[in-house]
Amino acid sequence: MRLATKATHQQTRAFNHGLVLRTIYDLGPISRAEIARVTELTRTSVSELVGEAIDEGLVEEVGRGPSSGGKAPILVQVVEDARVVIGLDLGEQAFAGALVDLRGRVQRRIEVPVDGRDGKAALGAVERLVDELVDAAPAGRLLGIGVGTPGLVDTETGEIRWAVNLDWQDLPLGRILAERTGLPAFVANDSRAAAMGEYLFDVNRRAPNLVAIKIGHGIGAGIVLGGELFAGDGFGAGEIGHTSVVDDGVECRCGRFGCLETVASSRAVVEQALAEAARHPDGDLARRLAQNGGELTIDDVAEAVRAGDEQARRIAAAAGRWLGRAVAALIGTLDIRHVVLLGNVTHLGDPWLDAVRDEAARRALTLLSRETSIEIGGTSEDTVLLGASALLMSRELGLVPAR
Amino acid sequence: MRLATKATHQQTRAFNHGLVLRTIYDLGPISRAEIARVTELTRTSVSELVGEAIDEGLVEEVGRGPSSGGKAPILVQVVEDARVVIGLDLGEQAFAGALVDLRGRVQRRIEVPVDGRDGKAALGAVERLVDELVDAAPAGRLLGIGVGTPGLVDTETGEIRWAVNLDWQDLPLGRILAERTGLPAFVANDSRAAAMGEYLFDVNRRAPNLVAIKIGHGIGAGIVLGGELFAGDGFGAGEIGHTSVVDDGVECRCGRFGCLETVASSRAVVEQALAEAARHPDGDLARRLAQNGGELTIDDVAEAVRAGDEQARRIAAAAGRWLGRAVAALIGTLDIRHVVLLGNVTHLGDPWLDAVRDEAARRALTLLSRETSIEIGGTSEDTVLLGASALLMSRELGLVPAR
DNA sequence: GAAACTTTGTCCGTCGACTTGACAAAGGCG
DNA sequence: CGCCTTTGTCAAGTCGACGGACAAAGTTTC
Repeated sequence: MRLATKATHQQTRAFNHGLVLRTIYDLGPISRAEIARVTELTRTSVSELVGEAIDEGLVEEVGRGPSSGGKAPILVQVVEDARVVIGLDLGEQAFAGALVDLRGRVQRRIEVPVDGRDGKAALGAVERLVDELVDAAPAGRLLGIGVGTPGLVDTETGEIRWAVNLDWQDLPLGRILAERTGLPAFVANDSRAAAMGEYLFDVNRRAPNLVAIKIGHGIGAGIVLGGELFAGDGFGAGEIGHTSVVDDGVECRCGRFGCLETVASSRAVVEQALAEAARHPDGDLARRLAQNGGELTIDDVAEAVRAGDEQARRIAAAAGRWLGRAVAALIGTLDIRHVVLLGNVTHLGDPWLDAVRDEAARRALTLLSRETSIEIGGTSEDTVLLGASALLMSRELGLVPAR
Repeated sequence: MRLATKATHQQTRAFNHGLVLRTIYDLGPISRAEIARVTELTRTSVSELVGEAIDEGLVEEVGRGPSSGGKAPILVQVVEDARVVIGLDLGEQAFAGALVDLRGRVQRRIEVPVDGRDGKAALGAVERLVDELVDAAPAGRLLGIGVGTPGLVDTETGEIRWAVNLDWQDLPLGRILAERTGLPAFVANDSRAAAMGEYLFDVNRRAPNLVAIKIGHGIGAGIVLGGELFAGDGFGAGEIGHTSVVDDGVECRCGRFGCLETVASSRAVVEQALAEAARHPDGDLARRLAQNGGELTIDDVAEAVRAGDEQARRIAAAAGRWLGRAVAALIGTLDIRHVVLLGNVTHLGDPWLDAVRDEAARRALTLLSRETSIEIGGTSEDTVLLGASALLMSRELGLVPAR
């Protein structure tokens, strides 16, 4: 429980409420007595808190468990569709929105292409998306709206400071959506939202600290510390895409030279592949280029890698090594043992992942990198959308970080 | 307030106690009514908490302040010598220990050279140092022992995992000192301790997040997030000295190649200076080398820089630029607006600092680095020792992070 | 200079929330 | 079948923040 100022009884209560909820969420079906043991609260307090959660409809009793020499426990469980959340992913190519239940399962999904819309037009598309999902949601069970968007976002006010592609600047999206729907809204940077999704919905990976790096068009990391998203002083924590890594690098869209994005993003990989195709007109990449009518996507390159094309493999490995450098810096700085990789560049598969791991291990202090796991995370298209939902759920239900 | 498990009334109380104490510490002399306004606690609660602090001898009434149209307020203030802390700095060349009061003022200081001692002998020296300081401390006012040491430290158990120079491995120093003296003891890595010292004792710089980088023999950063030291999953957060930055670098004492330490530490600077002296036997550096009987220290180089020697200046700037790279990575990763530089390499002065700033600005996303301040911090020899004291005080008195 | 108004600090009663202890219900075990 | 355990609940106790009232000690106004 992080407090701005004073501590009160209400906060204590809210914290314990969240703690019990989280315990049921993680360990359920579970008995009240067991919750008391795990949380170290008394059985009395747990009973009261569980009762409250049942009244709210969040939890239900589901029969009795086996006895262990005494009265058989009454098991309680989270009602998975007790609430739904609207999760939005304002991607660079398309806006996706969905109704998500408490387990992070997508109930209904809508996607609209961006088609170059920006400014007011883009905002209008978001509003229509939200309206449609609000209408589709079961009455009275809608908990709120979580939004993941590229760019710099003030998560406290829900204001988008700066989103290049959509040409949004100082747009109070959180307030706009909250006023339109009467629901709480939470806006976060897409990489950070995805990180929180990995943290909340992946039951196996419940370490208190986690870094999720999303490598797609851009590169950004979400840093979860002690179960909470770390924002930094200016909501820019994790913006690693624009630290320069190449000494005499090419110009980046940010205006500077040699940024990580210029060598490790999907755009960079595709450009490398195009150059390679031009150099070897009879190669696999050139063949795919011709097939696709002069266009190549990251997934074309990924397929070439899987098909065993040596050039594609080299390109993937090179991109992976650049990323590995950044991962090494992260590990060295924060000593976080769990690194999750997200975004479409992960489709490049093992040659790429191995390069990331190898380079990270070689560049970070052995003692640290030895115990660090670097894995590819949720590969679904919904990572950001789910993460945004996770953030809203975590905030509205007061789900408390485990351990 | 970060909680492992449940929240209780006692924690609420402890938190508010610390909050009041911290408010008096920062804003004192201050009236109870003013504390109530700042903390948003009621006057009643504040009165009780202040009364408690007075009973503990931590706070005293110091006359009345000016009236603002009503009864003149009774001002209270922290009794600066109400408690003393033993702060230890187990440096690579010498062990320093001191009694430190609540304002971070050194009351009595002892220093013993290490003289190559390690293992048990070094531990013995530490114990003698502590014994002497315990005897010198005013009876009943000793709050505990804070230790800053190089190496990897488990701050939770007070166990030193690995300290190369002293040849300590898995040494439970915290427990040893606690049992020997009956006092609470807290052990932390030296850079991290120094960071906490900068945070706690520098009244002007009270942002919630701060990074302090200590550049001496080794290079390490302490990361303060939300007023608390961030340790990472394996107590290695901030170990940036051994991330490799040079592609075809020289071998580092850690066994790998091109680490930051090989180009930006005091050792690296001195080596560069020696090479320069050999190259230009009639230069300023060579002259100083001869004067000192074949030895050069970082301070000799610093003096050469101040004297305007162009070669020394170039060496300083080069070292600064390498560090600037690391700072850029830090800012990009964490978006922390306050960076403090500590350690004897800071003696190189403006040419070095300018290089750090310039390189950091050029390599980090403009939007972030623009508002970041990079300053040289407490230049006294006691930074680590004071920081270790700060950590213990912060923990034992429950001093709560401001804002 | 007295009355009216402010501000401060404390006292007392209230209330919210966790804890303790007791107890009935419900099961296993000898 | 009786004894022991475990579970869940109830009533009483306690801790600690809150709110209102009030005296003390100022300032401002007339």
